[in-house]
Amino acid sequence: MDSAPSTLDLYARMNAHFGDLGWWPGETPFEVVVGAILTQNTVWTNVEKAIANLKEARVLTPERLNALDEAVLAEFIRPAGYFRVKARRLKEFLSYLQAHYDLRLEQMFRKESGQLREELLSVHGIGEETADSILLYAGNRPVFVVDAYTRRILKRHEWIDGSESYGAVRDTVSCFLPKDVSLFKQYHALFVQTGKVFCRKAEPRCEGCPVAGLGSRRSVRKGEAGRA
DNA sequence: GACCAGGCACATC
DNA sequence: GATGTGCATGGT
Repeated sequence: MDSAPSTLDLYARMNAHFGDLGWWPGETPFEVVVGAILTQNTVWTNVEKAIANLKEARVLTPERLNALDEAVLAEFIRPAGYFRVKARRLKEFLSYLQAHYDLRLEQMFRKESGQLREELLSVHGIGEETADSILLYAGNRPVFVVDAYTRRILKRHEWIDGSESYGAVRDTVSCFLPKDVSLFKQYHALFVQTGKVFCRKAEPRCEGCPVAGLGSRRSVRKGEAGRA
């Protein structure tokens, strides 16, 4: 009998501790997409300032952002850091959205998940995490988002060794989970919240961490790996 | 003042 | 394929 903890046990621990986190903050799917790009390697509070600037200027729509000069856009999003890089990335996404879907996000989300993921990954500035964040939180697709906190927590508690690819980590967590959009949203949010509170890089205080004491999953990973 | 944050692309080996 | 680097603001 296998007594190793499952990814549902892991979810249950964190969920019991934090409750429903209600991710992702964003009033529209487009705002979620913009937030997904702006939050790259950046704390959310800084992203909020940038999004507030865009809202105040009334340019947070695909049409208006697409029409906006890149240098002007960069100034609006300055608080989010890497503002020149991110202005370029937003413009790259908008060029793609215009070329393929006439700037209509709802058209984009009619695409099948796998195909859409490949398309998003072909956009300069959109990597795996950003693509999956867009699919999950803006497109309501049941894909699991792996981020730095996910990796750090799983590594610290020896569920992974840290060298795994993005896809391998994603499958380790999600291959036995029901394909439930709300579950995937909450699971990712729980990883981030747990990471912020208990698994900071410089301050590894795991005391009270809902994941601590659950045990390692590494011994059974090989058995799971074949499936995904 | 150092370190870190809800990445990604690119250069180099 | 693995590793290092640039991009930049704002909180701790």
